[in-house]
Formats: sequence, C-alpha cells, structure tokens
Amino acid sequence: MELDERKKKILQAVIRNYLETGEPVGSRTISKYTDLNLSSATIRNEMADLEEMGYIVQPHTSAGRIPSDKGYRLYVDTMMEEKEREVVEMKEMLVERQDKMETLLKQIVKVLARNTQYATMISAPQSKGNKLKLIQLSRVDENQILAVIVTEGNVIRNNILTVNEGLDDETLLKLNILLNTHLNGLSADEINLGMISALKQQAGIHSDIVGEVIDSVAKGITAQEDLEIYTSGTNNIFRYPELADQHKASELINTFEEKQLLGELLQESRSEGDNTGIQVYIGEETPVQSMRDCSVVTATYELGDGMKGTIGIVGPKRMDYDKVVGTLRTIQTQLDELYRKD
Amino acid sequence: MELDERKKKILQAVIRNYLETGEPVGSRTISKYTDLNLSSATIRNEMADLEEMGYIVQPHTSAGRIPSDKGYRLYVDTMMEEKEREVVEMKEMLVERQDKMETLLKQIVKVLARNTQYATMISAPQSKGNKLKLIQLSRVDENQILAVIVTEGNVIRNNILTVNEGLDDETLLKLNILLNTHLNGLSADEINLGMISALKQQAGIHSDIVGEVIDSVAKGITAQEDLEIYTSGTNNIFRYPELADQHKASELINTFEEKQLLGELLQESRSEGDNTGIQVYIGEETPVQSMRDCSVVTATYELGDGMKGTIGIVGPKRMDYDKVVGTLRTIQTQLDELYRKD
DNA sequence: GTTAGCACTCGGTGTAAGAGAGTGCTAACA
DNA sequence: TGTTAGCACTCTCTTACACCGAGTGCTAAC
Repeated sequence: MELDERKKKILQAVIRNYLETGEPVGSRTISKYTDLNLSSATIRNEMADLEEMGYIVQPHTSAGRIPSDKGYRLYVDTMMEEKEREVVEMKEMLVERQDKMETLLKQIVKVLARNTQYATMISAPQSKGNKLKLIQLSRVDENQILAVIVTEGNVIRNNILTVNEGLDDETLLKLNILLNTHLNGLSADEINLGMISALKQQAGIHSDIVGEVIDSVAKGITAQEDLEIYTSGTNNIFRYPELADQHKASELINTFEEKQLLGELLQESRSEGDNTGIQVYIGEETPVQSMRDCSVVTATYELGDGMKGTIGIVGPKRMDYDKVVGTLRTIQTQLDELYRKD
Repeated sequence: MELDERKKKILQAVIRNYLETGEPVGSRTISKYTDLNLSSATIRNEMADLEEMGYIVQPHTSAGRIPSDKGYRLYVDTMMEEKEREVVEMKEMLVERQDKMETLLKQIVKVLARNTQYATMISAPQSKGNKLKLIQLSRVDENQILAVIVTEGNVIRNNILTVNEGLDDETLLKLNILLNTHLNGLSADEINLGMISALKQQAGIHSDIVGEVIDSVAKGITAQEDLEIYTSGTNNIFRYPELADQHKASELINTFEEKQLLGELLQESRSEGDNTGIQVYIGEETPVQSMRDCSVVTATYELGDGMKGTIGIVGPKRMDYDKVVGTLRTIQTQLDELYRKD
C-alpha cells in the first residue's frame, strides 16, 4: 500500500488533533477538521489503511485512533512545521553573559521548563578540547592544597589535594608558575602523559611531592568528572495524565534525581544528532527505560570554541514537537551569538 | 477528663499500630494487641473519650481511629522510644572525611534517604561564625578576577569579579597578601565595614579598583549566598499512598525542586530546635504549605567550630518517629566525632 | 471512488445490592 | 462502679448490571 498525499494529510490531522486534545481522534472529527471535504466514512477507510500500515493504533475496538511511534516519527521527520518561537524571558536573561557557567545553565533549564511546560535538563559543556585559562594552587592546610582550575567559558573546578608532606610557599609559587606557563591555553586532550612527565622532571628537586601534585592536577583537568547535569520542571510531568500515574511518575522522577542516566542519554544524543544538532527520541527509541512513554528532544549547543553540551526536553509522546524544536533552535542560536563574540 | 495511664497505653497502641499499617485501627485490634486484657467494648469506650479529647479521629463514622496531629504530638513528646539505630553504610562512608563539603553533604542525604525511605534534605553549614582560611585572587581575563574563598571545613566559594580596569600582577599579589594577613582566621561577623575601609586605605594607591575588589570579596564572605541545599529520595513519597496522589506529590516535588522553601524551613528549625537540636513538625505545624500532610524532622548538626547546618527528613505523618529521630541522633554524633578532632 | 446507513463493540458512568468492619448504646454482670 | 456481651446501625468498598455514547467496519447505493 502506498502512503499517498491524502493519507498523509489525514495522518497529519490525526496527529495534530491528538497533540492538542490527548484524546483518541475519530473519523468524524477529521471529516470536519480538514479541508479535504470527505465524509467520515471515507476517512474511516483511509484510517483503516493507516492503521494497517502501522502509523496509527486503536487503544481499543470502539475508540478513535492515536498515533503510533512510527506515526510520530513520520510526523517529526517530514511534516513538522517548526515554529520559530520567541522564548519569553530568555532574551533578557541571557543578554548578559553569566559570570559563572553554573548560573547560566541553571537559568537556561529553568526558563526552558517554564516556557515549554516539560521537564528539562542540560549537561555542562564538556571541557574536552576546551582550553585551560588558569591553574592556581594554594595551601589551605598543613598538608592540603587547593587546586583551582579555570577553563574557557569560566568553568571553575576546585580540587582539594592531600599531600604527604608540607610544601613551602616558595615551591608552591614555582609550581604555579611552572604549571601555568606550560599548560595555559592548552586543551585537555593536548595534555598527555609525556607532557606531564616532562613537567615533573622540570620540577626537579621536590619531585616526589610535586609529582603528586601535578598528577592530581592532570587528573583534575582530564577527568570528565561526574558530568554535571542540571534539571528543572520535573513536576511538569504531572500535567500529562499519561505520565502522571504513580508508577511512571516515580520512575521518571527518580531518573531525574539520579541524573546518571540522563547523563548517558545526553552524551549519546550528542554523538548521534544530525547536522543541526537536534535529535528526537520517540517512545521506545529512548535509551532510558523509564522514558519509554515519553519523547525526548535533545539539542547540542556550543559555546565559543569546541565547548559542547546538550540540552534535553522530556515530555509525553504527544509533545508539541513543533514548539519544542523551534524553542531549542532559538536557544542554540542565542547561545551561539552570545558566545561567538570571543 | 483526665488522660490516665490506661488511656495513654491505648493511645500509644493505636498510634503504633497505625504507624505500621497505615489503616485506621479498631477497638478489636487493640483489645488483642495490648497486654491490658480488656474487651473491645471497654476499649471502645476509652477510644470515644480519646476522640473527645482530640487525640484521635475517625475518618468516617464506621471506621477505626487514626491519630490526630495532637495525638502524634503527645506521642513524640512523651511516648517515643528512640531506637539508637545503626546507620547502614554511614560509617564506612563517613570514616574518611570528605575533602569537599559538597560531596560530604550529598552523601549524607543519599545514605539517609536509603536508610529511612523518606525524602531528605540538608543545608550546607552556614559560614557565619565560620573562620576564613584562605582568600585567593587570580586573574582569569583582562578584566575578570577570580576570587576563591575557603573557610573552615573546606567550604569553597568561587566568585568572578568584573573590574573596570586591568590590575597588574604585582598589585594582585599585594592584594592577596594584604587580604590574607588581615582577614585569615576571622569569621564573617568579625569582618565589618570599619575593617573593610581600613583595608581599602591601606591598599592605598590603586584604591579605586582595589576598593572594588575588596568590596566584592567582603560581599562574597558575608553573603549568605543562596543557601545551598541538597536533597535526595524525593521519589520516596510515592511509597506512602497518603502523599502519592497527583496533586500532593506534584506540590511536594516542586517544593523539593525549588529548594527555596526548604531553605526557610531548615533555617527556621535551627533557631527553634530544643537543646538536642532535634525538632519535629507534625502536619499543620510545618511552615511549608505543601507539607501539611507530612511530618518533618530536622536536626541541627555541627562541624567543628560553630559551623552549623540542618538536616531534614520529610515523610508521611505516620512516619516512624522512633527510627527517624534515632537515626538523626546517630548522624549528629558521628559528624560531631568526625570533626571534633580538629 | 465516495457516501449513507446500520449493526456491533467497548469503555465509562450510574445505580443497586451485599459484604465487612467498626461503632455506639443498652443491659447484664462482677 | 467498672467491665463486658450483644445488637442495631452506619458507612465504605466491591461487584454486578444496565445503559449511554462514541466510534468502527461493512454493505449497498450513488
């Protein structure tokens, strides 16, 4: 059977209608809604075909039809009309670059959640390929050293290193200079073991302790660390009855609290996304178990130079894809503009 | 009417039973449960009295009784038998002091949530009265300066200050020395305006920019900042049917996500707590609207020297008070021991 | 190919009946 | 006077059943 133009139109009408109402949609509704001027009987025939082809399903015998995952997929791939959305508040909020990455990210998810009414998440930009701006070692205690590492985009990371012996001020100062002269401007993947051992040698005399410190710092720079993720609007899932039942809600909320799975999801979507950096997972396509009744839309964003992170929006399968994709696109653009000036 | 010994025993039995089952408890159950050897009819009479006195209520005419807020209150105040609880995992986890406060706090709430099966929260220890260990200014950009402030207990705070003119390295170094010599070892409330302006004077020549920087640092030290709060186990609320309905769950989860109200709650409980630092809010007693069907138990903890924070546990009103209070007590003790060594 | 008509299916709602748990009250008992 | 047995009563919860409405699939006519 072929999916001709008329069938497409009907499918689109079914989906649009279902997105709005959340109720199974029947032939009569379509007959009145569209400009096809067909009777409900004709629509019924066509819908039977669409069902046979797997684009729509009947929850039970005498109900209307709802889109299947395959139907949504077709819609997202070929029928969606992205609405370039004005993101309320977004502009004012982002006009001024936040000093701290953390604040910026928290704001983004919050605003996004308010705008879309879905649950949102964002992963901090990965520092891989991200340049080191500053390393600062300071003594906080007899044998504890604070290492502050600042990378491009003012991502600040603090590490406390415990050393066996004390280090005197002078050594520490030398170390600071040494590390900064050699490492600043480099990105994490440019800092390899060879370079580290060269540094250790150069540190010379106190090589033991110094080596220890350098190791820790190196680890601090390289470490993916536990991939920071910020979320917002988790309780929006209660807006959608199909997600709000106890079991599903609990699982979802747990996923959002644990954050680990979210990390993997965002991570994966980044490598998979198409050239626009936007990726849509519908129902079972989602790699995260607890989201099998949801759809997830992710967007990769880029701040300046190679600093990439991912934004994710989680909602019911009948989410407003047009709006969500449009909104994400807007944010991508705004972030890009904001940070390109560098 | 007087609350004699027998009535107390019956009340206690009612509460104990209700805590376990979550079902209204009837006279027959009590008659069999207790060692009072009274018939159900007698119990019925007593229960009618208890209801009249307001300690128990009947959800509807032909149901058993459940404790009222007043009943719980009496129970908590006079009948509870704290169980000194071994906190599973706690010991291993805390044996080694965490380098970073953040990690420690996250671990505590997580372990606590797993142990109690309730929702948990913790506020970071307030730096008020908490001594400054280190201030470190570093330049990250032409006109951006990173101020790292470390206080007792290794609470690290990063601030990025934007200055109008650049500062040369030498000035920055001087500033570092100046700030550290004068401020280290002081607590936030010892650092007042007079001291700041004295410092500014001393900074002399570059007074404008330097003043600006000092101001920012001072603000950084003093600022309550947005009171950091960590939570865990929010989805535990789904374990308790009386909290799991859509509306309540949504509200609760929202409260836990927003965190602001939690902050106020923890803050308040700190000042109110009795001498043991443990405070129980039952139902309507809670200052947070969304928790009016919950009970909240808070405990103030102290790390070393004046660094106080608060732990909170949120569950249904029929929470296992004995266990929760016992657990919190244990944690108080352990944290105290751990940090007293200083 | 399209449409009108019709029998059929099935979920949702409303009502009624019955079971079960628990109470309050009365009267008898120690 | 306090305690207990007995009983009628109340109220929730479950089950069964009927009914309504929405929607379908099919057939026959256009």
